[in-house]
Order: sequence, then structure tokens, then C-alpha cells
Amino acid sequence: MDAADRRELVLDAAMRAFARGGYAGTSTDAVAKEAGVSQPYVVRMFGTKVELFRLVFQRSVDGIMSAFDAVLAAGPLDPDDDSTWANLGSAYADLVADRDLLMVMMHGFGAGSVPEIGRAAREGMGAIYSQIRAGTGCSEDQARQFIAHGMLLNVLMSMQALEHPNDSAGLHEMTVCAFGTNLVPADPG
Amino acid sequence: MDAADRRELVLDAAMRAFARGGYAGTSTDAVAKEAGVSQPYVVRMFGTKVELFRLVFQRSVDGIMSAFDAVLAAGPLDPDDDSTWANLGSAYADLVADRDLLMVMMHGFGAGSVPEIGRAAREGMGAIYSQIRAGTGCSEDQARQFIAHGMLLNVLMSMQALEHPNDSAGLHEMTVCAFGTNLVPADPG
DNA sequence: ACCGTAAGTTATCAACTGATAACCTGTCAA
DNA sequence: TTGACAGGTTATCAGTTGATAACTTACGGT
Repeated sequence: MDAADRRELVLDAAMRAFARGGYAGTSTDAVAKEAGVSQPYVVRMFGTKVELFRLVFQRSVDGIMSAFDAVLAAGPLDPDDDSTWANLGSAYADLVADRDLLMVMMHGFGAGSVPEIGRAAREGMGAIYSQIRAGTGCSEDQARQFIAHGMLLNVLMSMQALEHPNDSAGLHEMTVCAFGTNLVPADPG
Repeated sequence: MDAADRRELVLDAAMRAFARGGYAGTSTDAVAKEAGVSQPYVVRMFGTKVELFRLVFQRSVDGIMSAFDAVLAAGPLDPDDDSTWANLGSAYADLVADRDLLMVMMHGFGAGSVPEIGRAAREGMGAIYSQIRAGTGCSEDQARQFIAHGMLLNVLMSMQALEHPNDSAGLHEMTVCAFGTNLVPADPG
């Protein structure tokens, strides 16, 4: 197999592994096992664990931004028209289906105390905000509100709210409100 | 020193330590050093690392809820009055000054794949949501929106947006918008 | 004086982690 | 055939981690 292909394969595996355990909670060996290669190979391919995570994180930010880009490029948008935000929101909801992408982004945001990751996180978040503002021509408040909702979805996914609808009635109600009824499994309780 | 006092002291130290590194990224030895006691003592006092984190996380959720409670108990509230949300928001902003409290909560939300933490996170988040709804009599959407903004603040703090205002112009703009001008250091760039 | 117990400590451990070095193995050119 | 090199592997390591066990010390009651 070509080295470039193998590299993609390992990056995909790292995305899945880091999505589960976060940066500190995922060993390079866990990534290697997920990819079906040896642990030293993973390390040598990317130099360090943090560099590997940075690449995976960047990949997830890029994924979000191109999903938004597809909506923003479709035509002129009115930031005061609800359908604009509905379209952007549903682009985000499509990514929820992947799950791994958003979880890696979330874990990157949470690992800000690791210098390399923190810087990448700030740049990534800033880029997404700027993209939303420039792409829609919306106000600061509107962009903030949209992204805040996205962060709530990330947090709810991170705490596995969708998988455990019965742990808390309040949480279930909020989850339904945040994700929309169709995405949330019914609460038998 | 009384054991109960020492226990409080260790819990405080654990709050600081976990706030920095999160659950997986913080060793019991780091907590012990922060508290000025031996590492085995920390472990024996709480049984396991995850149990210690759970206690610290619960403490942070309780801190948030009593801060809100102080506002909610002050008088009858109109969820359609902006001042209601301004008061709740400024109660949250006061907690931002502690920082450790909110960071532990954030890291708890992010560690949902650890079963004990995930359950505590879901219950905690659900409790806060229910408190806001019941305390203000607001709609699901209003509560969701308020909490979403809180999550954005958490994420921005977690990525140290306040400490690094120059990494991204877009991020700085959003940080100012989310925190309010007075809390954000000026951007020399 | 003496015991029991609370409140810690040091010593120790097996497992894990990230990283390095040394080695293997197929393929292709000369 | 030979040699070189890309694409991996196994072997190894020093440091860290969570947890356990055994020991020490101060103190209150009798």
C-alpha cells in the first residue's frame, strides 16, 4: 500500500480514537490498534502524539468549515431570514451523524492547556466565527448565538445525552429542544 | 488538623488541578502536590481517581446552581424581561472570576465516555436546565438559549481565549461579544 | 504507663505511555 | 546479482500512573 494512503488510513483511525477518549485519554497505541498498525509506526509517521492530534483536529475544523461553505456559497443570504440559519444548522446536524468529527473538535477546544492544541483551537474557532460573519453578513450577536448553539450540541453529544435519554428528564427535554425531535430517541420513562 | 478539614483542603486542590488538566490529563500525584500531601493519601481518601473527580465535579455543579439560586430566590421573575437574563448572566460571570469551577464543569461534560463521569454530567446538566426553567418559568427555547451561551463561555475559557487575545482577530471579536467588553483585555494588534 | 485509633507517611508494584533504535522485507534499477 | 530505499516491524526503554501494603507518629482515654 502507498504510504500516502496508509497515512490517510491512520488519520481516519486517529479521528475515531481521539473522538472517544480525547487527547490525554487516548494513547498512541489505541490509535495504532484502531488503524491496525504498530504503535511506533504511528509515532514516527507524525513525530509526536500532539502533532497527530493537531492534524486530526485541523481536519475536523476543515470539515465543519467546508460544510458551512457549501451552504454559504449556494447564494446570497439574508442573516435576518430564519431559513439562512436553518440551512446552516442542518449542515451542522448532518455532521452530527459523523459524530467523530464534532467530538474531536470538542476535545480540541477542551485541551486548551496544551499549548499547541490551545493555539490551534483558538485559530480554528476564530476562523469559523469569521466565516459565519463574512459569509452571512450577520451581526456579532447573531454569529455568537449560532455558534453558542453549536457548542451546546457538542457538549450534549460529548456527555452522550442522545445515548442515555433516561438519566435526567430535564436533560432529555433540553436535548430534544436542541437537536430537534426527529434526532432524539424517545424517552420510555 | 482535623480529617474533615484536610479533606476539604484536598478537594480544593483537586478542583484547581483538574481545572487545569481535565480528568485524564491530571494525575493523582498532581492533585497531591497541589494539596501538599502524599499521593497514596489522596487515593485512599477517595478510593479511586474517578470518584475524586466525581466529587469535585459535583461540587462545581452545586456552585453554579447555588449562584443561580441566589438570583432566582430574590423575587418573582419575568422570563421575557431582559433584566432577568442579565442577572442570571452576571451571576455566571461572577463565577468566571473563579475560573476553576467552570473549568471543572466543562471537563466533566467533556469526559462523558467515562461512565461514572458521563452519568454525573448528564444529571448535572439536566438539573441546571430544570432549575432555570422552573425558577424563571421560561420556555424551553429560552432556557436552551441561556445555557448555550454559558457553554460558549466555558469553551472560550477552556481554549484560553481571554489569555491569548492576539491569536485570532475573529476569536477576539467573539470573545468580546460573549463576555462583554469589560472582561476582555484589549487587543494590541 | 499503656493501649487503640486517627492521620498520615514511605516503600513498592504492575501496567501503561510515548518515544527510540535496530531490524526485516519486498520491489525496482543498474 | 546486487544494492538501495520505501515501508513497515519487533525489541526495548525510561518515566509515569493508579493503587496497595506496611510502617510511623501523635493523641485521648483508662
